[in-house]
Amino acid sequence: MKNSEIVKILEDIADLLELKGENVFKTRAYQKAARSIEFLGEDVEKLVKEERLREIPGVGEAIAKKLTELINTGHLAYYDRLRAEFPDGIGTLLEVPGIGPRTAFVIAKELKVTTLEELERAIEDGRVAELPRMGEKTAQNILQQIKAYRKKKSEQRIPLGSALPAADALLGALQGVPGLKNLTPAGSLRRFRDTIGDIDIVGTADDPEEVIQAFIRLPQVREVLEKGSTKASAIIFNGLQTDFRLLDHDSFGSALQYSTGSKQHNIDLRKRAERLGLSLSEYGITEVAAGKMEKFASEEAFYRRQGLDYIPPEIREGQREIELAEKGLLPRLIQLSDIKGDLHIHSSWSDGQEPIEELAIAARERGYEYIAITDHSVGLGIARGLNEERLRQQIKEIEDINRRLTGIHIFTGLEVDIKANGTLDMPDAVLAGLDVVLGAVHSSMGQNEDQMTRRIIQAIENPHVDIIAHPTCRILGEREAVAVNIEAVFAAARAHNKALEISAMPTRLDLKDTHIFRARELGVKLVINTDAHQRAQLDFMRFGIGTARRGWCEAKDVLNALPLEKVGEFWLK
DNA sequence: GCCGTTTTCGGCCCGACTGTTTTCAGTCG
Repeated sequence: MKNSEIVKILEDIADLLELKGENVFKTRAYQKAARSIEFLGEDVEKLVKEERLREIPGVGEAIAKKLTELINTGHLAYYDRLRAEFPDGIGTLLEVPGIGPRTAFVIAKELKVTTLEELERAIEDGRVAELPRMGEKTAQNILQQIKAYRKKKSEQRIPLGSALPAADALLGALQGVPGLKNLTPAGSLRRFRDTIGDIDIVGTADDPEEVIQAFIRLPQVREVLEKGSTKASAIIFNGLQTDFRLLDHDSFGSALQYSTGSKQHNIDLRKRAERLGLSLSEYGITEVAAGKMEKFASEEAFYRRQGLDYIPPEIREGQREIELAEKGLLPRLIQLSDIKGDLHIHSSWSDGQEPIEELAIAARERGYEYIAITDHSVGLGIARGLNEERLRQQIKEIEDINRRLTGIHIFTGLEVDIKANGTLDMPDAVLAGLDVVLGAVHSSMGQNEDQMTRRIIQAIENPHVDIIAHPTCRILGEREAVAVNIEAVFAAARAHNKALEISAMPTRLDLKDTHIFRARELGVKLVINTDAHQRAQLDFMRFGIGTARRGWCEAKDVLNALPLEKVGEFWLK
């Protein structure tokens, strides 16, 4: 059983317990266990066999026993019993924003309503408004939320690369509002999660209420969901929900920290603070005994007051970051300035848009020491892939450019297609003449896990392949990752000393954060490439850096953080 | 249900907004 299936079951249990009105801390325990497993580098199945379940944070005696039953029998009696207590479909009520466990339970119990369609009818004929603590206004709000939910369901979370420009547009529109300062995207956007559910923006203001008014009047705002004196939520032009929060200037440090999350990180932080006699909020830190609040202009100062090193936003996910910050043992995460080159770039020789020399100059402008030109192989006809003859011509052109261009070195290369049977789309003798060879899957993506795993490992075993590009082939919001035993791929890459790519292309971000974390743990070499098809796309690098940081990557883990003199040793080995 | 530099039992993050209430429950992040 896959970890993701286990996570789903634990989350379901938490939902059902909520519906029952169980102790909220019990439901939270299941949620916490689910989240731990979601971020786990290893298979739960393996941990069951080795009797190491209790090492998972948030898994105690009871949940460990349930997981063991689930893995060994494929079923969980407790889960089945729980489900039997509620009509099927009541879970969908819970998914509507504004309907929590209390409301869902009352609606299902009193009105015998369990689907969105039935709920809509019950609202329209006035039955919902008559329930205790409900009213006509609440009922109508729920009706609105159902509509929004249906719409959102079809749009889902959107890729980071689409959300960031939308946030930039809002920030731009708010520039120049009098008395507004420190305007910053926060939330999952600032943590560089691969997809974004809503945009969080935080700022500080002389008069927050006035700025809130300015915000809800922006042309980019389509619909205002709620609005108070320090906070507003709205649906913006692209359908994304945006939460905007304002505080006093001198609370910016705590406000930004609070708004950045993650939720679990903040909970962990506040629990720890409580043990120190401190109470944290977006306004600052209160010494509980003295009842005195201190404010912080920067996040650094906010963390320091708690005896913690600064924790970068990308790793604020409720893992071990607080414990390590306390001991001064956080890694020094890789940053953009560590990157010395880009080893996956397409030119106009295949489906790129610009000639090699222009790409090289653009890379030099970004401070790089080298790039690799890695156009497609012939098998990708649609991308004007190169055959042997054109590849030879291209190599000659690169040699010419290298002779006359200073300050940047161009490596020859190829993004060679890994065919369905695992062989490569170019003879070994030709690959041997190249500096960098990327192997990549572009076809037959529906293969089963065994076939796909063997296919990729066969490419890793080819002595001329240096890097596997976008290893799981996912396209965010469009195409799921291929079925592949990623642990086996990591093991092969480690054994043959091959690098796995972190594709910085914002629609890919592949490997993803949790894979990166695991690969790095196993000592697999990583490389952050943009897969740029035009100059401007060299700037995608920041998405790759953010993703690598989420996987706790340091410069030493990353091939293209090596200077020109060193990087070539990797493929000459 | 989990967990432990004051605890193996008694706690479990903190505050904004809304709508329904006569002081607060429910929901969200």
